[in-house]
Amino acid sequence: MLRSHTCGELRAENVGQQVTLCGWVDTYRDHGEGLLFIDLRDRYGYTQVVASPESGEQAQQLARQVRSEFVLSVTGTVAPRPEGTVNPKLATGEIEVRISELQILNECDNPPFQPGAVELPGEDLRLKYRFIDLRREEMQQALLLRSAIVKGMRDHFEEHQFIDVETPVLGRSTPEGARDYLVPSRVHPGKFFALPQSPQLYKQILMIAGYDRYVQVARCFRDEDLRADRQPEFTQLDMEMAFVEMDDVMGMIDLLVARLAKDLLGLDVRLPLPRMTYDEAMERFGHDAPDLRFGMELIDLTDLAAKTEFRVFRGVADGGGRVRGINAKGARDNYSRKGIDELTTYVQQDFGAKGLAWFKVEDDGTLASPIAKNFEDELLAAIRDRMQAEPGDLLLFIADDWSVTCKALNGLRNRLGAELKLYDPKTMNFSWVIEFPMFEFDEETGGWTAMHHPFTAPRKQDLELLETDPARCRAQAYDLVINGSEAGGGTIRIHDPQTQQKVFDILGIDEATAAERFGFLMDALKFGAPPHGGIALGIDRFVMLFGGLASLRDCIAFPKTQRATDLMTRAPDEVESKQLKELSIKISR
RNA sequence: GGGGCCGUAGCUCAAUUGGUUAGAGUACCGGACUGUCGAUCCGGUGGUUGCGGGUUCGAGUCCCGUCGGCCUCGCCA
Repeated sequence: MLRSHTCGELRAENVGQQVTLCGWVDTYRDHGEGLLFIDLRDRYGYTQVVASPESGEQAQQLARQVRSEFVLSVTGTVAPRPEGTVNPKLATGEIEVRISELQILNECDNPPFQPGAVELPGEDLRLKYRFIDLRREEMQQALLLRSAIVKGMRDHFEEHQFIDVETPVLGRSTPEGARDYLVPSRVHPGKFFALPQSPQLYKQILMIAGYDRYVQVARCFRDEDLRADRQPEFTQLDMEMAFVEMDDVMGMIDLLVARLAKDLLGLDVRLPLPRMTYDEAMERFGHDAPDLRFGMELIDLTDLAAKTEFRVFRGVADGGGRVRGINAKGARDNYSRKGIDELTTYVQQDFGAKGLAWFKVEDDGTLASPIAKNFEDELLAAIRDRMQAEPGDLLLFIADDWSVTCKALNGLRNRLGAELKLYDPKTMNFSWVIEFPMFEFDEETGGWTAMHHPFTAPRKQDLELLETDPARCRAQAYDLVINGSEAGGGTIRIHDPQTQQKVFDILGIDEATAAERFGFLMDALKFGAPPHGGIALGIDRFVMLFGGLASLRDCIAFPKTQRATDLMTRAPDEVESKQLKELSIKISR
């Protein structure tokens, strides 16, 4: 070892010891011929090392050459800091190391930015020079948290007799779901592997093979556009259990969530985690992953709207749409006319709403708005009543088809929740959303698509609905929601070929197509498939939510930009024509 | 594919209504300094205002295009 201690380790009780530290120069303060201070940094902390005339001519000479981010080895004696110079900001602030020998292990070009800088540089620079960015304390904390979360997950599942099994990265492309990342096969010209969107089918096969508790930290790939919380390459804690029902899987995750919350955040989480049906979530919050850290629930006014002469409301109500709103308590004076205009533009541009109707509740209780004159007094009173409006409130309404009212009001609710600081950003809220619909109607094709995936089991009491009314058929599916983010999702799977075929029928996948694409699964289901189900948790999102981070990029050591490139390695890039030739690939553009 | 924000010194930012020599802090280079810890003080280097075109007597500023970063809708079972 080139060092005896780390830079975060030394305390008053080490005074007098001779030590050797290695690390990077965080800052240095040169007092000329006399004193020179260096804050030496490694991932454990900072230690002030001091060069003085007692350090000897050679060490002093070298110390004077030191610059930001040089890599040093410092040998010296641990000394108490003189009276009045203790630095309470440092864990090691009571001591310093008096240099007797100093080695410059490596120099550093003038860095594009400094890890300790007060102002964070642009994200493009951080990504290009990720090796410097990762030296920053915040990044180290995030990666440490990530490591702790993964360890907690692994420990939990190991304690419950789960077996870690690796599944292939090179697999078969399936046209359902997200766009696949494809890998050309050299051996089979014109044929392609696909990188897994998740190990879904493999883990079902493992259940059928009798490995009744499987777990894996699995890398997944989806070639879709990025968001702050979506990377093309991400990591799931993937698990599957045999001989279980929904409650068993959710119970297993409940325990894990409580464990992680306790160990990493010191939070006591009450179990079981609260559950809400999909229908309730959509009705009360307009979203299947509602942020339950604050109220401001959606309130339906469609029945009242049907009675008004106001054409916008009346037309929507008569046309089968919905009029719903939210009451931003006490927010009347937070939004000027211009502020409301911005909200209007927001719901129009982002969610396709036709407009935003609003009322300000005046001090005398009257509802003030440009559209107020279109409403009869009794109706205004009814609205006020329904919205539980009080002086100072701001009422916002969307009149549109059901889907738009959901999206727009969910958007408004989340935006106002943040802008009005309706919750403490440190609070954590865990819950389940259950009973998702089995199918969604696809306007484009005029057929049904699987809401989760085609292997999801319907609720037992809904089996008949498969044939009579697929729209009302609910799935044995469950999403884990943390602070309004989908942090994981799972289902009980279909384990008999008959039900599986019925679902394929509804999805318009005929027997031949099913055999072609998932023949191996259809076969496996015929060879003794146990009832089984599981879940996948988004590890990156867990880190983001537990760490209170704004972007998934801050939870991943080497993330992609919004345009799915790596600024450090400059991937993706063109390849040599020889490589393409071997793969029988021609680029057409 | 659509909407929005941004791009000026190595970095973070400023620059009046379009106006003459594009500034500051920091980093870097040189010097001073024996208790600093965002050290301080003195001096200095550093600019294709992302790139290309246009309007104008004159463009960092206005217009068009393009590249890049971010947010977002669509998309992501």
